[in-house]
Amino acid sequence: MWLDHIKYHGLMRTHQLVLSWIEAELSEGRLSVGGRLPAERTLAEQLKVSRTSVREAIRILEAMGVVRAGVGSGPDAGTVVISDPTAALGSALRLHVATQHLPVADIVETRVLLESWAASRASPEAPELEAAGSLLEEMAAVGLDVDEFLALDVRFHLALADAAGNAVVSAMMGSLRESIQRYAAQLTSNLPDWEATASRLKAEHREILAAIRNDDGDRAAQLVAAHIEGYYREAGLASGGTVPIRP
Amino acid sequence: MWLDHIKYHGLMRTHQLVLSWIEAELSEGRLSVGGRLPAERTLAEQLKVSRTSVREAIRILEAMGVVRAGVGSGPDAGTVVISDPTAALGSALRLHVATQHLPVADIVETRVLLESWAASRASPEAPELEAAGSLLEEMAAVGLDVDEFLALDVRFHLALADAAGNAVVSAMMGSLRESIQRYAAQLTSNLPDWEATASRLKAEHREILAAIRNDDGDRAAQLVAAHIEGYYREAGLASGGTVPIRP
DNA sequence: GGACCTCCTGTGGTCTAACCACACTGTAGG
DNA sequence: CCTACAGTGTGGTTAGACCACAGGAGGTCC
Repeated sequence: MWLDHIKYHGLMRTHQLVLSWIEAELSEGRLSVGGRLPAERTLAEQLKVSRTSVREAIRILEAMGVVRAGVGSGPDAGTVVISDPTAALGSALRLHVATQHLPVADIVETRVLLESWAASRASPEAPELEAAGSLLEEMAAVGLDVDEFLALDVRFHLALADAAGNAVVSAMMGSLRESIQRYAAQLTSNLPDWEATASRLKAEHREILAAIRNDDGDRAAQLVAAHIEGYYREAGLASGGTVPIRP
Repeated sequence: MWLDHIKYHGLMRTHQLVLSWIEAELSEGRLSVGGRLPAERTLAEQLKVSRTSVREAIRILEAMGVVRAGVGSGPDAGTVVISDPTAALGSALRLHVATQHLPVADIVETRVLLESWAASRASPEAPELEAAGSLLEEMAAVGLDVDEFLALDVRFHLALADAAGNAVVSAMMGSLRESIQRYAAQLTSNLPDWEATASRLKAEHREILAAIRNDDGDRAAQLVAAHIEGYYREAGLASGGTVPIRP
């Protein structure tokens, strides 16, 4: 049946054969989100490979955010297909940042690009804006520490990105944010006056949201770009870039 | 030493411990691109884990484009650190497209966004433009079949993306392109007259390159967007989107 | 009858130990 | 001097065993 023509896999390592099989099952629709892979031992027997190779393939899929493995029995057990592109892109970017082959400045620049676009494309009626508004109210509370504030900030920006309705852009935004999260947290220690910065950020957030709700995408994009670049500039990241859209 | 505080890894699977160790080595600069990981057996002994777990971690890093494993001995043997973000992002996106949770239309839209930006940001003096020019000459040759043409087309667009000098955007562009490559090839069969389309594409390529060389980023961005969207529209992909930059 | 407890089953997680194919390295032989 | 070949270290693969976990099917006790 399925993959006899790859049986002579002189060029293919065994776990890649398993990956091909699973990817084919996904493409053909025999497996879809929410579905379960056969048990590791079963799959190994079916594909005539060792359980080790099956496990290596599953590890990769797990790292890619395509499956989730759970022990025990019941609904959360077994290897079930999910879809979390952000996880995959995020850890990949984070690792490559660690190798220092992806400059943080490039990531920030890309973030500005994606977020500006999302802001200009977001529909004023997008339901995600409700969530964004609630987040702003939470951020207005007094007594938030830096980490709590930043966590809400991340969710606010992701909500705006989601409002544009492009799954790829949303996933990339999330992954960019994840990959530099640790970095961004460190930057706050460079700020001369956190309270002042936080107030300014909150005001800018409100302006951005208002612009989107007012269907003024161009202004929203400008505000977002200035918002992000201003923050990194204040925190001391030498931003080589300029405003990406409508300079 | 390195990670004794994670020794009680009740929450952490063994291969993740190995991943953490390697990521830390990368972050601290003790490992960098071109360097080699300890041999699998050695690493297993050092970290007090089984070789199986070490191998699972290495499989993940390999899938992420962070290392390359080679058998035998000599310069190409062993597990050596590389940096190929495109591979990781590409296979991740491809898999998620297979799960049908990433609409192809969103990928195309994102591609337009990234490429337009790259075209508007590309420096007229960028050395990548030389390569792009050479590719155009190759594409002008007669007797190219569809696949050869598309392969050159991919390289041309990637060269333009590289000319913007943002590693993250370049990697994302490459991965987007890879994830829908099969799809794009299928689309050509929808075209009423391939020769006519190819001629038009070549002419548009020349216009784009000329605009960049003439330091007219805005025009280059417009041309790129029209170029890509025109192709997919002609090939029958319902593009829900409009021009992203300067509509 | 109902609540509880125990064993059973199937899942992924980990480990050990062995073998293979490969590519270079050094040496012995021509 | 060159060739042929055994040696060595690498990742690739496999088999088999054991563990922890979580639910389900029974039983047992009140």
